[in-house]
Amino acid sequence: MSNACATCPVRDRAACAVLSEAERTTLVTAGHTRDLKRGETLFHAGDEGTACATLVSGVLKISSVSRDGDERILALVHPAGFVGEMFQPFANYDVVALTDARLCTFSQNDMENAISRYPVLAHALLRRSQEDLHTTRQLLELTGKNSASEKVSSLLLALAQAASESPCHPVREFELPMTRGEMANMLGLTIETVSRQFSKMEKSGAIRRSGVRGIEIVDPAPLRQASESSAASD
Amino acid sequence: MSNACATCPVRDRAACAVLSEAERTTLVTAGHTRDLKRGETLFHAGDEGTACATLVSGVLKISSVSRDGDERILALVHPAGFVGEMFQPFANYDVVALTDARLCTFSQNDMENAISRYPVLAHALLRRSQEDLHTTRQLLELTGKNSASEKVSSLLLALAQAASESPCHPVREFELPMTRGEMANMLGLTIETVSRQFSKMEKSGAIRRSGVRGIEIVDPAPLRQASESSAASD
DNA sequence: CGGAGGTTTGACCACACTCAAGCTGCGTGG
DNA sequence: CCACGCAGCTTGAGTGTGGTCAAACCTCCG
Repeated sequence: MSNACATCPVRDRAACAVLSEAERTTLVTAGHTRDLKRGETLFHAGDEGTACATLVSGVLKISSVSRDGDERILALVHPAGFVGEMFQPFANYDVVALTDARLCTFSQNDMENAISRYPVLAHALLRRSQEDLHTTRQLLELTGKNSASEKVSSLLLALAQAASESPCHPVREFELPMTRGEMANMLGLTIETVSRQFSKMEKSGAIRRSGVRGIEIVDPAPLRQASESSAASD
Repeated sequence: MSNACATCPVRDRAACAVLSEAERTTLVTAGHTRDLKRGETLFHAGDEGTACATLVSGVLKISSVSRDGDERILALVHPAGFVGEMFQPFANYDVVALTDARLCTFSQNDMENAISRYPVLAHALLRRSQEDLHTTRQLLELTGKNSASEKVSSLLLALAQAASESPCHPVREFELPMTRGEMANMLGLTIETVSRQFSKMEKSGAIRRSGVRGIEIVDPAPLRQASESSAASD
């Protein structure tokens, strides 16, 4: 609530970066900072008048559950990402923290007002929405017609990329933000298949595992090759 | 170029519907009406500075081709829909007419200008973009973890819906706008599997086929049931 | 009438799913 | 501090759905 913008790690990349200092301050007085622990839910599918938010740190998942109870992960959200269905009266999806996370939240109303007041903000959100659409399409492409090893390789590279601060090069060693089951749900596979792929990749020397979530990418080449054609989502 | 808006069949549903009569006329002088024959390409992946367009009539597909040459259909576009990656210097996807189609096209520049001049237009496009994101996610959900019969049933119902003018009830009898191969590419199946599903559905009495693209939905119940949980794209 | 693109159908096969058992790592409580 | 328990992970064996390959059939058009 106090002006956290000054030290905000995503101040240059988030949607609000297009606003002037004064405008941003005005906007922030309408919003709240919120902290989530791993596993905590931000929005629940079916909720009425959900808010929206910019992710400051951590990783979120956007998912839906079919009536037979299994979850489908539709997207990941990384810092500077924006979540919230601003024009929907009811939320369509669950949004849950995969890691401890911090966000900057706004009510639908406040956001609508801000959009009307600052056209440049609408512009920025439009741009971001198109990017989200693009990454969703990439995931659609990936899950459509590829083998299990292609899917897992792509996801692994995408996660390595996301774990890195620099936008270009993936980090060599990192912690997976998700369980095997979540990776499976995201890729349209089963837990067992994902697990087997990891074992295979370790046996072939492409990766090394430390603990169950620690990953070191020893040789990216076979992964890149396996992921041919398209990298996984954001 | 002359004011076609007066008789435009999507004048109330397209993005430009939020503009005043005068504003709309101004915008249209920047744009061009364009007619496409079935199979004709609007944008080609990799093209520089592609335009964008509102679809007036017909059906388009948005797709990408992996380097091994097979196409993946990522979305369908129906009348009043908007296509074009306004912020991308190069097009990411192919956009091709599935049926004869008519569009209202604008250059990236003209569109950028219009967005700046008419904030309400940016707002409308943002809304539409979020809807596109939603339908893409529905398709992602569908193709993720469902059986072939669920996929084909869902697509069939979605196409019946789209073929109808009324937003609520699907039409009983219609022409498929796409080939078996295109349906397969969209659902992540093969031509043969799609074909087998159609045969099965006809044998069970749920549908009747006339010619190869004519479909009559005799009994929607088993289709709805098979499509459990989520309907296919737009 | 002939050809081509698209569709249907069949036989076979493989990849990923299912079911089942055992293991690892971690947190809790005695 | 160790024992226990539980959630998540790994590994194996067997099965089934949808893919592959191949041939025949429509149907539309020149």
